[in-house]
Amino acid sequence: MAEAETVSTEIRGQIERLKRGTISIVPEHGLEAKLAKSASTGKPLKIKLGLDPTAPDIHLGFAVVLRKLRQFQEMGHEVVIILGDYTALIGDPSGRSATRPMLSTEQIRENASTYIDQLSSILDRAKTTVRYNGEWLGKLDFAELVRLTSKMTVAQVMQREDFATRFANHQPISLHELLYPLAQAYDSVAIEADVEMGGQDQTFNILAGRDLQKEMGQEQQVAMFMPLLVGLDGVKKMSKSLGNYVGVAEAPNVMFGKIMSLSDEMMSMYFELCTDIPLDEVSALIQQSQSGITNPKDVKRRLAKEIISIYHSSESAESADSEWQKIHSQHEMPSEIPEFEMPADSVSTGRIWICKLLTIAGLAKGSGEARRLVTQGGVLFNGQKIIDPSLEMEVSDCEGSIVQVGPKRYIKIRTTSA
RNA sequence: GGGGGGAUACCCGAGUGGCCAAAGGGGACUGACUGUAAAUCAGUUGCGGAAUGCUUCAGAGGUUCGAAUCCUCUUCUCCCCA
Repeated sequence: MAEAETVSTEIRGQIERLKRGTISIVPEHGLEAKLAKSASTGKPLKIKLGLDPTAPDIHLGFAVVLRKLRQFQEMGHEVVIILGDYTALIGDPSGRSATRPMLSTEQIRENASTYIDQLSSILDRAKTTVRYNGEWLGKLDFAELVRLTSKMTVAQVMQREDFATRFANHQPISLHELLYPLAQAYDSVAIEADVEMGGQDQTFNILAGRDLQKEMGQEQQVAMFMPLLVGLDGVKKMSKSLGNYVGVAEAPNVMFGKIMSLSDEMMSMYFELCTDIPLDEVSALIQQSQSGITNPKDVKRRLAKEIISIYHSSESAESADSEWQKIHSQHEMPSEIPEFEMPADSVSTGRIWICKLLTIAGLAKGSGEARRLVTQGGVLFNGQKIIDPSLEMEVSDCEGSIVQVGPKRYIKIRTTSA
């Protein structure tokens, strides 16, 4: 009896930890049952995560789910990553307002290997199995596919908000897109998943997995939903294609700058989902910043440092912080500025037009844009504002000069070619 | 199979022969303000060493002094009927 109680206390602790940052677990007590089963049989749970091998840049939003998986691994469970090489042929329509382009097989293979590399930075590779769903989906023949499709109705699929919206707006939906949830559900059947993890946008697909497992006489998986991290713009979900993301592989200074640009209201969410700081400490920090006891900026610095420590080290977090202080509080130049080498033809001419310089240095798309930047007062040469868009400079005066465009883009000019 | 719509710049969307490089909104960029945050306000947002210059309105042809706008064909797509 005493033993059973300690187990359940342990499980309660695990549940508590796992629940942090989750939106919902379906069914609500399902996870408890699964954990208890695993504890009594000694068999690790299979935690499934399906991935579309599209853009292999892992960012903080995606890391929310991965970090949760990591917790399961720390509790001894097995993570099964399903790389959707077959479903990528479809392209997940979740949350999309348009059909996704299909990927070629070569692209998928290439993305997949990059993916596996990047995943290893968060997951425990020893407790991670990677499977391609082509393994089983590729073996389905037409008759089996038809039988599978008979398990789901059109009305069920059309419940999904994205499909419903597209349909209502008279936007095209291709038949193959309707197959996506079914294919993902079949993945759960194929690997006999115990838990499937996903973002909120995966609700339908993951629940479809439960339905299909039941249809096929399997024990149903527990669905665990994580919130979609809102991106830097504060409105849309973090995603690579929207450009509002912080990549986990990005340099500490870049990460720091991006996190500092978050609006204050987002801090709490980021603390909860992207760090391991205990929640009561988080609420204390947030309260202090709101009541004016602490400058919200300093709380945000703490957030940035915590996140950088996870993906780099606490030392690089500190140095990113001091670099930030140096540039933004003390208004000094960044310590590292990308260098731009003046092309040989300009060196020999001896003069260069400012707009041309900005264009070839990649600071403007064309001389039209460069002209605009100068006119609007966005261009500084060695800290001096340039106002004349027709200015020509002596190349010989440029060596080591610093050109700044807007608040954060700098280059240092080199005129000595090797 | 029959009938009727639609395709416009990064996105949404107005424009039905010249006043159209194309309204408006979103986004992005620059400036002001600030904690170089967010919010707000102002400006910019096809290319262009700038010009009565060049290239755009799904694609290809055509009518016209002149086409995003009219005609023909093609591609994609939505709706209704069967």
